[in-house]
Amino acid sequence: MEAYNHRAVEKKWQEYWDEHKTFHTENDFTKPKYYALVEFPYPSGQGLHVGHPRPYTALDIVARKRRLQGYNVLYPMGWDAFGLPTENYAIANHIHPKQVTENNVRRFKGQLKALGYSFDWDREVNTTDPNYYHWTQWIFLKLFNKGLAYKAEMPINWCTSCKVGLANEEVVNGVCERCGAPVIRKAQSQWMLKITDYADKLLEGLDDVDYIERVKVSQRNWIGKSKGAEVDFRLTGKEDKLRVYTTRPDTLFGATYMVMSPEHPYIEKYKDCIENYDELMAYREKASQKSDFERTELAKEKTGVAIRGLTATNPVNNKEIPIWISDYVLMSYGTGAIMAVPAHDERDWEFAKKFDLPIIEVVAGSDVPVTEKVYTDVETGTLVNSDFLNGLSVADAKVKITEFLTEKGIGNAKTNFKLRDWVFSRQRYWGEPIPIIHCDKCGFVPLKEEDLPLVLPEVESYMPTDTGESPLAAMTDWVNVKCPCCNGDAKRETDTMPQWAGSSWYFLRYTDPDNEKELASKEALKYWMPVDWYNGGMEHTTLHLLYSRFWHRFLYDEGVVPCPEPYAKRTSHGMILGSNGEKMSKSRGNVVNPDDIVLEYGADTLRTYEMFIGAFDLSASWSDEGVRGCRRFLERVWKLQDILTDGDAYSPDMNTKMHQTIKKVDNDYESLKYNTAIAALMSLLNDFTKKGAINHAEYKTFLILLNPTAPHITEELWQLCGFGGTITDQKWCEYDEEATKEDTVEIGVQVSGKLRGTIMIGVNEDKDSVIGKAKELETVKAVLSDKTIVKEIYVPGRIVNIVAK
RNA sequence: GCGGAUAUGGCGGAAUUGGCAGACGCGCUGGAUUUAGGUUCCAGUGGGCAACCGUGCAGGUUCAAAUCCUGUUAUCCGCACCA
Repeated sequence: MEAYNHRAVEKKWQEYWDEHKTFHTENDFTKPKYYALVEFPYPSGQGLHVGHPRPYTALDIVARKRRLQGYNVLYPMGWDAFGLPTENYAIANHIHPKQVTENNVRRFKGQLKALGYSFDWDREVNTTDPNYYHWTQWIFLKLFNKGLAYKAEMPINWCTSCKVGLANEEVVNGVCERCGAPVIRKAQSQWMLKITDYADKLLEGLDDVDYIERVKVSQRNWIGKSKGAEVDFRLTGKEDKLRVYTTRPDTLFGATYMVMSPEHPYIEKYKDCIENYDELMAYREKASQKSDFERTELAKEKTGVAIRGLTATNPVNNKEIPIWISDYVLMSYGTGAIMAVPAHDERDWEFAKKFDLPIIEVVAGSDVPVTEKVYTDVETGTLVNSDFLNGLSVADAKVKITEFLTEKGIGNAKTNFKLRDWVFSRQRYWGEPIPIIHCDKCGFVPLKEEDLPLVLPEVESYMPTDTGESPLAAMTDWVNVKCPCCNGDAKRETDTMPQWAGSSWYFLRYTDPDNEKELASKEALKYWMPVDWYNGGMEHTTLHLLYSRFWHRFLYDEGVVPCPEPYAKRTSHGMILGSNGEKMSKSRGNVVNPDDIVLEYGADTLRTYEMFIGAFDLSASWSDEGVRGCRRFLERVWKLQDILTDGDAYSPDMNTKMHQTIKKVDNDYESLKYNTAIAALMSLLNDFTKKGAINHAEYKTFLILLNPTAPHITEELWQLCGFGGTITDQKWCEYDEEATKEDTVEIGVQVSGKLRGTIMIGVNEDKDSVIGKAKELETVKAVLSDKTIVKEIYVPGRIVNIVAK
């Protein structure tokens, strides 16, 4: 027997699979389909990270298993290649981003091939390919034509270092997610997508999909649906009403003041009657200059200014109350103004305490006076000081007051969402051009479908500008065009789309990647969609995952795709940390390069190790010793050849264990428990080694079970042993439920809950016989000698417990 | 502050969901092979001399708890003035 040479074996089979197109997926719509998907990577300059193989291997296992089970499997890969790092690298090294992308993709692809993934490389997609972003632009036009894409002048998160507007999701603790520089607010005209129109649909859609619970919870929280009411307060002596949103309309009688956001338009409108207008302006100025970070920092200490000369009247009791401004009220949520009920809202209470405003109890139930401690409980309280609501529970009061408001025309029930519209433009070069033309006469004019794709022009300088304009703006030849409507002078939109655009629909393109007439054919979409299993990072839960659900749901409403939800099942993997338990980074010096591991130990070892490292959804620390352990396992699998004997059926002494292992591995591969699947195979291997023999039938089964995890070595062994054909042509192993059951089992014997020994019993042995055996144990006799038996418990096949006093 | 998760030997982690805690791997100890180191193979390995004690900590339910309940601590990850 030759030694296990992973380099030769892996090279041989990778070439074989390539040549024979083993994993090519046909659009054969007669077979049952399975669509397994992993998030396509951003091809960064650093190359593949050891974190990448974890999810890729997990779903490669699923894909390979499904093929053995007879499914037509789609397991594709591509490149999410637009984005800032590439552009920055291009600027720094004077190479065109397109070239940078090509280089990086080549490297990534080589690395992925070296890991032996069963991707169908004929379906590779690249978001920067005009044939691809043709359809990204096409979807944008659809959104635009439905009024879901609009341009708005609004304060955006502006990264002072990247010089680019960021989505809320890209701002982390007030600094840029990418570069860590402070983020300030800056007014800029931006393309926005109305994801808020889909808030309810995105929320409801979660009920029908199989996502891991924490993903659902995060998305629900992010969408942030809340139910309440809008109420109009009269501005004393004015025509206008000041409208507020509240989730506690039941506490309306307890409103003792109001607070408007510093940006509220009424401040301008009633400038003339406001006595301290300058003071308000000064406060607003100060608030707007705060970065998000400072705003968060200072969150604990409430600030604000009372408006002099403008008051409001509570519509239910006609009490006149003051109006304040404070930055704890956000213009972007609700109506930009609130009624403050300090007795029953924590923030209002704090504010009232600080500025010495009255606190009136309207919900009784606290054992401490509301002037001492805020009372926010909604379960047990009873309404007081509230006229016709007195005596009601909070829930009943909410209903009654809402009816009252509606009847009197001073308010209505209202649902709000935390979800904000999606800032969709970037002042950058390396992104999809937005296919819109600005015409002074006609406004925003969309390109015609037949003029797509709008190709990103070659540009000399892609340096970002301080003015906030895209580098494309300097390309006058490209920018100046004739209006498609009136043929007058017009200009192209020079902002580009964010990186999230291309990844919001890429899974559709895989079903029909070369289609030039549609984003994918109806037939292909109908057959392949939805994705059966999608695995990706938790960090994308409120970004990519939500955005792509939004686009998909929109395309469903437009009749483009056949199902409302794109992903039937979503799982998430944990991070791979450095051996010191910290996140891998150059500065920490704990980075492991997958190329080195593949070279030294082989792809099969790396794959096996990453699956064995621990629970799939938890983060795990790298361990070189652990890698060696997995390599040893594969070496021992290799050596089983030495003890191979004839035999087309499992040998009697191994039969039960074989069926048990098939069942275990089968179930574990399905439920993200790759670590215990491998442990089961290791345990089986130990049995064969101990026994000193494995027959053909047993080895075949062993190799098929291991194949999805370690595809190269199992192919090679299959061939070396002359089992016929290749292992990828075989059928997945079946197990017989009956055969997994033991005839005799060893069970524990407890006396009063303490383990005293074990006995061998037949699975069908009756209670008396089992208890009898248990009592014969010397250790049991010894403990029972001076006690009387109170109770005898036998759980069939599990345990005996003799309770004695 | 709110939400979510996690806590088990020297280490990574198992435990059929209430039924012999520590599967499997790493590491370690001893032995065999080897000129030696490495590799490989065999045996052992939660703590304690023992009775016993052991799943972050304190209670509780149960014949029986890592698992269920109550309280509590620590760590990690989201979100963060959303009215």
